[in-house]
Amino acid sequence: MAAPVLTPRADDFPRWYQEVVAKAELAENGPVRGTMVIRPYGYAIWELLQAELDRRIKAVGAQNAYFPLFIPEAYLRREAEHVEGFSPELAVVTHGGGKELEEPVVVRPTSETIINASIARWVQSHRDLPLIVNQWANVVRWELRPRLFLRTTEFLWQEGHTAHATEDDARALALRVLREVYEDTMVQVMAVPVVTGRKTARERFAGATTTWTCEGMMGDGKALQMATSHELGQNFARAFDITFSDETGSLVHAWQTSWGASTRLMGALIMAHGDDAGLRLPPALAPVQAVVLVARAGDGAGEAAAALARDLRAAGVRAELDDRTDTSFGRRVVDWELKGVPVRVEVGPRDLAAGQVTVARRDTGAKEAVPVGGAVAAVTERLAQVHATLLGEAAAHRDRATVEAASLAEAVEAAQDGFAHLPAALLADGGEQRLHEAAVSVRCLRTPGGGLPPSGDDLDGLVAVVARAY
RNA sequence: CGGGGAGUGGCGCAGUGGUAGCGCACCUGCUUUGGGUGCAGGAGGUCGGGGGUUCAAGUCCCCCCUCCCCGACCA
Repeated sequence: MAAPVLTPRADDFPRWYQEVVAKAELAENGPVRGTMVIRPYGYAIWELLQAELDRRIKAVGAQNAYFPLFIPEAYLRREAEHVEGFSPELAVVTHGGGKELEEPVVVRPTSETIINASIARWVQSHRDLPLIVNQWANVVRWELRPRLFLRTTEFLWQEGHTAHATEDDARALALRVLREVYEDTMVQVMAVPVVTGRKTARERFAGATTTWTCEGMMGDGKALQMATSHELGQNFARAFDITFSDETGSLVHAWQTSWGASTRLMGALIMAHGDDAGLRLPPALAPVQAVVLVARAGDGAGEAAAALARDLRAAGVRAELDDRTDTSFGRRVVDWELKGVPVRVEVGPRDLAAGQVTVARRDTGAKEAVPVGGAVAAVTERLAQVHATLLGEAAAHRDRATVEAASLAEAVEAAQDGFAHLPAALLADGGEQRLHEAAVSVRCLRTPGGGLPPSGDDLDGLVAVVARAY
């Protein structure tokens, strides 16, 4: 056995993460601090994830649109909490065309303001509602401590923005997106179980009345906020004068939501499933679902492998042929393992002589000999199992690393390597601040049964999920 | 912004005043190929920038720049 390919996850998790990102050729740093080059393999994963999210976003009634990158600084200032929340991380353009601008423009950190300026024009009547738009875009939030995918100054995301006639309609949509877009994608596509709940006032989006979140547990027990869905009340409607005539003819402000998920999800994928050999991708997000490896040239191995790759593609599998027999077998195996390819088929003279091929699973590491004629079926069968295995492992890990805490001190202790459930009443009177000082935060609030609490700020009878977070 | 480090080949690093090196990666050839093969040869450097000391500076002194790590905010 040769030297380890990666720093073992248990030895130094952050270092392991960086090495996976580099060696699986997912991304690298850009020349400006905090910027990120997403490499072709990483981008291919993102495109698959994007397609899954986009389909679900449209299924809740959204239409895609595009709004400008540059926002007048004055727009940000219209909503007091919003500008206060985002000011520290704004990139501001002061010069254009060789001259100083009369009014500086902000590079969008999020698009509530500029989109709502349009929505104000588009919405006149209750018949125009609900209005549901989504955009895929890059946004910029100046980051002091960047980490590839998890926290970069520029990142890619989708942001949905809606206007409704009533508070109930807005709330229902915010929650529908949380469940049917985000949670469903995370569980069914990414194979990452999530904890859903309401953010505390402290963690709430700047300008929102209620923020809902999906929180995942990573391999080191830390939490990652994977998506948020906000009820905006009438805050932005008042700031941007979004009014409509209701059925009775009176002019009233619309109720709104916004919601987003970003390239940070790539980080979740890596940290939730990766192991000491590298990435482990769920089949739905694997650019290459099965690689057919010519183990060793000769005796028709190349031809048999090429034929199998063709058959797999015909069967709807994203399959690739690796016939680089001038590179050693071991190196190629290591490369595909780093990249997280779910199923590997090894074809060599020795296999063929026995009328078989070797099928290896990335998730369990299991290797089996199967007859040549049954290879396609064997691969599709295993692909169907990988997702459930990854999801099951992640859920088991989360459950093992989640404990019930009866005091702030117990919660801090438990949050060192997992999640703690804490009676939310203990957050009052500076309790949440004390958690914060111990580098621990409230990820979300839930009912004792794990359900979603009502909107608003009430803590009564709720359970706080507490953890260290990315 | 406060504290602590580091800038030497693509990446990671060594080099206490005297001919700029090592590992990985890269190129060529042979060898090997069923879990990161081995051997031989080769290409690649304004040692962050400027100034100073010295016969001689990657190394010592001064100034500047940049980056990284730890603390307060964040999808």
